[in-house]
Formats: sequence, C-alpha cells, structure tokens
Amino acid sequence: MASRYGLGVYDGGASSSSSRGFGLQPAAELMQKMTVQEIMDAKALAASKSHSEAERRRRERINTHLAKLRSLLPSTTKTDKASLLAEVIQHVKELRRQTSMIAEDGRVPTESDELTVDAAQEDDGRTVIKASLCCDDRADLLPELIRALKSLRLKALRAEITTLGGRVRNVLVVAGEEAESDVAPPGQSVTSVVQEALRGVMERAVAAGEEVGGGGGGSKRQRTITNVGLLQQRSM
Amino acid sequence: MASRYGLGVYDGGASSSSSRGFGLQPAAELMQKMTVQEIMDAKALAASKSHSEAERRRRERINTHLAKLRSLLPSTTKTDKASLLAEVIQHVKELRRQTSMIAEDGRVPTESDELTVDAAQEDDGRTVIKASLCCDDRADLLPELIRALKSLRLKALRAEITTLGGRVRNVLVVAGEEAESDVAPPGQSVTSVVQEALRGVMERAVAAGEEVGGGGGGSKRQRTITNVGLLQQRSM
DNA sequence: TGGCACACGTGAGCC
DNA sequence: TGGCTCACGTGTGCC
Repeated sequence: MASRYGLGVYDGGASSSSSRGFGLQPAAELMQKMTVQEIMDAKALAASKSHSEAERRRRERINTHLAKLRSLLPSTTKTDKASLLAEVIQHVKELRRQTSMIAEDGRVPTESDELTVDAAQEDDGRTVIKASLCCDDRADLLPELIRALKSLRLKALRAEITTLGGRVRNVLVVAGEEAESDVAPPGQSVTSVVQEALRGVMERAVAAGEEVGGGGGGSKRQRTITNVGLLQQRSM
Repeated sequence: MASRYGLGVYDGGASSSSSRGFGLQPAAELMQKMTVQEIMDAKALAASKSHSEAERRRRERINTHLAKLRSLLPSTTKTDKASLLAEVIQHVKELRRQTSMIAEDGRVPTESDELTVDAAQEDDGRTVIKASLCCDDRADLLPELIRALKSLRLKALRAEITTLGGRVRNVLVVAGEEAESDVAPPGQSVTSVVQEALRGVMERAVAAGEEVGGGGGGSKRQRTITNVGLLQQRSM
C-alpha cells in the first residue's frame, strides 16, 4: 500500500515525461528505451527514496525536540505546534529576565576578591553605607562581618548573601546608630574606616586559609551545592 | 493556458480519477463533462488555493516563532532548525530547574508567619540545625537572629535572606560549637530550644510593631518592590 | 461542511 | 557530487 503510493507518485513525474509517445515501437528500440528508462528509474528512485527518507528523519528529529519541549513546559494545554512555540518563547523570556537580574549589580560572586563601600547621607543626618564584598566562602564570615560592623557602632539594615561554587558575595546595608563622628576618627572618611574593617575580615579569612568546613565537621569537600540569593533594592 | 496548466497539475490528481473513461464521447456528454469538469476544477482550484495559502500562513507563524526564539537565545551559533530547538530545550530545562528550586523548601516569603526548625546529626557528632522563618521585614532582624543564636552558643554556617513585598524569609543553617548538652537543658530538645529563641525574636518584632523604615528615612510605604532568590546546582 | 493542523514527498539551494 | 536543510503544495483526518 505504501509502496504503491510511492511508485504512483513517482510515475507521474518521470515516466510520463519520457514515455509520452505511445502506440507501437520497434522491439529493439522499445527494449533499449526500457533499459534506459529502467536505469533512470532505478537511479532516480534510489535518489528519491534516500531523499524522502532523509527528510523524514529530519522531521522526526524536529518533532522529537518539540515533544520534549512540550513535556518540559508547565502548561501542556495547547497541543498545537505554533502555540507551543509561543509558550516556549514566554518561558525563555522569563529565563532571560531572571538571569539578567542575577547579573545586574554584580550580585553573583566573581573569581577575584572585591570590596566596595559606598556611603550616602540620609535626610535625617544618618549615614547609610552599602558595602559589597566578594571572597572565598567560609562558615563564619557573616557573623564576623556583623561583629566587625558592630564594633564600629554600625547596625546592619539588610544583608544579602550569594554563594556560588565556593565563592561568596556579601552585600551589606548598614547605618550608624547616631552621628557619624562616632565612627570616623578625624581625617578619615566613614567609607575608608568601614572598608578597612571589612578588608580585615576578608584577609583574616585568607590568613586562616582553612577549608570551608575545616573547623567544623565538613565532610570531604563538598563544593557541589551552590546557592544563589537575590535581593532587590527598595528604591524601586 | 496558464490557468489550465495550473489545472493540469491538479488534474493529475482529480480529473484522472473522474475522467478515466477514454475513447470518443457524444458531443453533448462531452460538453456536459467539460462544464462539470470546469466547475470541479474551479472549485478544486479555489479549495487548493485557499488550502495552500492557509498552509503557508501556518508555516509563517511557526517560523516567526522560531526566529523569535533564536533571537532570544544567547548562542545564535547553530542556525539549523533542529539544533535551535535542542538549544531551546536546554534553556527551558535550566529555567525549570531554577524555578523548581525556588519553590522547593519554600524559600519565598509567604503572607503568614512561619517558623520551622530541623536538626540533623553530623558524622562527627555535631548538630547542624536548619531553621526557616518567615515574618514581616524589619531592619535589624538578622543581627537579632545572630545574637539570639550566639546566646545559645550556636554558630551561623549559612544564611539566606529573601524579601518580597515587605515580607522576609530567613533560612539559617547553624551548628553547635561543641556538644549539644550545652544548648539544650535536660528534658528539652535542641530544636525546641532554638525554636523558642527564634520565635522570641519574631514576636519581639511584632510587639515593637514599627514600620520597616520607621527608624530611618523611609518614605510612605513602598511594598511594591519584590525580590526573588534563585538557586542552582552544579551537578549539571 | 469548511477550516485547521499535521506528515508527506519533492524541487531547489548550499557546502 | 551526495548530503544536508528549507519551503512548497498536497493528501488526510479531526472538529
């Protein structure tokens, strides 16, 4: 049935163009024609066959992928191909939005150590400081940071911790309890004082140079689990 | 003639099945046949035309979507259709992984206050506690938590803060410094002790009942800003 | 019934 | 040159 169909279609193309003459033909010529025809047919048939088979495989590949996509999507409602692709587009857009938000402001830890401190004066005279530091991850980094800040009489308003592959980025928003004269000795800016304190914590970490789990009961060395935290600013 | 040819092509399908009879035909019958044929041809032609046009539009829709997808993807390297879909699959997988991990463990803050504490014994006998709490956001929540834990002689190993619309979820991983006998009085489990301590912090917050930005220079009350934390695993 | 979505085989172009 | 991808028109089945 299938082969019948295939032949019929092909017939309509090749043989009708060359064997359009009909009526009687000399036997020899007919024989020759037939053989030529047969050769052509065989060749063309083979070509056509491989062609259509290749095309079928291609279609199969594409459709397999589409099916996989469909299974991955949350809403399998629309079975239709175009709608499926439309939904996929939405999801990819979502993905891009999220990843771009991760990248934004460099919240993800980098390979090199970093430390930046910015200070901004609020309306009521208080100083709000935003510090971002990036270094190797270790267990008690956050408590140490808090302690360091407390010793400067600074209060943590907000903390954001993002770890990835053994590295950590910390974004801290802190504010002085009272006037800034408490914090900064004459001749030094608030930011540089904070910067020194934080650098001290970072470098103590390097100096201690222990494994993340070293002090505690950390098994082997599990760098595998990573963990990304995102925050958003309040400013809008 | 051009139209006839178009018909001719179609002819191969339709008319050959109906005008299979050959030889001479009475003029009347032939004429009638022609008109019937023409009608059929016209009808079939129109049908075929609309059909192919519809199909073309469908193809266009799909290809438009594919193009959009291609433009959304980071690597535009492979222009080939199947490969494109393969890459899309990878991206969607990534997306699903991430979003599923967000949902997992309920890291996003909810509307109702929550507090859960789990304790797990490590190989070396130390107790590692995972606490997750969700409440209204306020500036010094984290320092207070750290302080509360410190008073229990617990060390913060990891902290994850996720804020969303004025609410905050805190996931803390803490460990006892030494044996657990230090932490828990006889007759009380470690988890319940930790739970009480954290609940104390949460409720003190409620008691204080101040606006988040109340102490600082917070304007009006902007709940609009939200914030999503993402997680990723490395395991590929 | 006609509109819609799909799979098919084929012609054409590109390495 | 064969092998690949693509667009096309068509046959077919489902509401």
